[in-house]
Amino acid sequence: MALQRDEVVRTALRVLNEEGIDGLSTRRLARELGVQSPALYWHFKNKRELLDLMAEAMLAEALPPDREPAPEHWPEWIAADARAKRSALLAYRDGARVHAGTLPTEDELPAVEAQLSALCRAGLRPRTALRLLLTVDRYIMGWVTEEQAWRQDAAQRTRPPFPDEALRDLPLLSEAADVLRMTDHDADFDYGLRVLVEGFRAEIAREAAEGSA
Amino acid sequence: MALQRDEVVRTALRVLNEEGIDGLSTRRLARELGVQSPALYWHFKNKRELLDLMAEAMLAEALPPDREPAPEHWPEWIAADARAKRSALLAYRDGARVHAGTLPTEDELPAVEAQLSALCRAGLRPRTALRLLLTVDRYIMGWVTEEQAWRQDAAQRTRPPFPDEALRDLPLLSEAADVLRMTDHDADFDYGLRVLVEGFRAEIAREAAEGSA
DNA sequence: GGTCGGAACTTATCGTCGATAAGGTGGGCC
DNA sequence: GGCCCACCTTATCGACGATAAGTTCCGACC
Repeated sequence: MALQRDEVVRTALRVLNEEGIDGLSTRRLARELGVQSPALYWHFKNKRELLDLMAEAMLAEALPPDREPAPEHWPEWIAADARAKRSALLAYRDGARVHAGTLPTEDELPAVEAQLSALCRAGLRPRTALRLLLTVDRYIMGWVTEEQAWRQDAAQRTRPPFPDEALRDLPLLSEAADVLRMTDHDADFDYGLRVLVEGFRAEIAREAAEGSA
Repeated sequence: MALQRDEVVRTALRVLNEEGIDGLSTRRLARELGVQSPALYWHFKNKRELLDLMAEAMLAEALPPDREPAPEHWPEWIAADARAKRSALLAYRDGARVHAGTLPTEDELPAVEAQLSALCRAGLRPRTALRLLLTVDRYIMGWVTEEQAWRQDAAQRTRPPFPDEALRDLPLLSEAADVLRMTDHDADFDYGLRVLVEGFRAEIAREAAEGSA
């Protein structure tokens, strides 16, 4: 009844949610699996490899690799994929930090090519299409990283952040206080995402106009 | 001839550049200062506080707090500030990771209010203006985090990433190979940044049209 | 001029971490 | 019956952040 890599990864994700990334040690994980910690090094080269597999598993849940994006609706599925990726990262504590350490691998490339294909059929140039994907991705990572840091902090905070007294003499910040205090992450994320996609839509129109001029 | 907080922070930033964030230990830093490591805890509550001050110092170099942004040219200075912040983070190894852990403090608020003021005089609503600032900020953080991870990896990489063989049967990725391989970080960052700002410009026009309708 | 206090450090030590070395164990297979 | 190998154990390493308790030294004050 030996351990399976798969089981270790699943347990690691559970421990991640319970303890956070700083509490996820090899000893803690081993204890959870009823095993001594060096046993894990039979299954994984090192902790980095375990984290990589965890990141992969996290995203696989939300973004099945065999989607077939429709070219004509690219703004919609770009946004939908972005929301799905954010959700996937949010589903685990410190999900963004786990994912941030990973490097792109070559076996992700076919999925990217499929997305590029759809975008190009919609009229984008390959370079523009890839930049769009990368830009959105970085926005997501930056956003969720900040969001989870904020939540982690909120959990151990006694007083609310940026109380009204701190906003005295700052009328504009007062008016945007809910954005500042990030009371509605979903809406704020969506807003930036929408603006980003709209920006690309405009850029593409400009590009097409230039190309035909 | 006692240590000054300031000197410790400066030395810490130097060590950061030499060793990276994982090599920046209290012992290493203490050795560099000619002191025993517990001495540092006289000057800082813990390592987090040191990192916070390092992050602050990093950004202070590039973004003096007393700028007076011109309302009519908001797209320009938004972009200029973004580039300056990216440069500041890039100026130190793992700069983004150092900054990522920090939380916004109340004494940064007046500078934000000043930016909001300029943006609102340009016609934005306070909420939109703040969302613009936050969105750009997250894009920067996501971008530079990835960029520095990539560079760190590149330093210990023997073969080039995504060689031509890996791109066989992936014609679109081949055409965008330089973007994929991130050979020109500056241009790619600027592109996404410009699109983001253009998106906001469009959003604001839409908002204004709605408001007057 | 003596002494008193506190700033700024030291030494010693704690518990935890990722990781390696070397040895054990048990089941399948010739 | 014996061997091999997957899988695990025990023992141990060096490094980490952090704390406790003791030391030094300078400047203020009577």
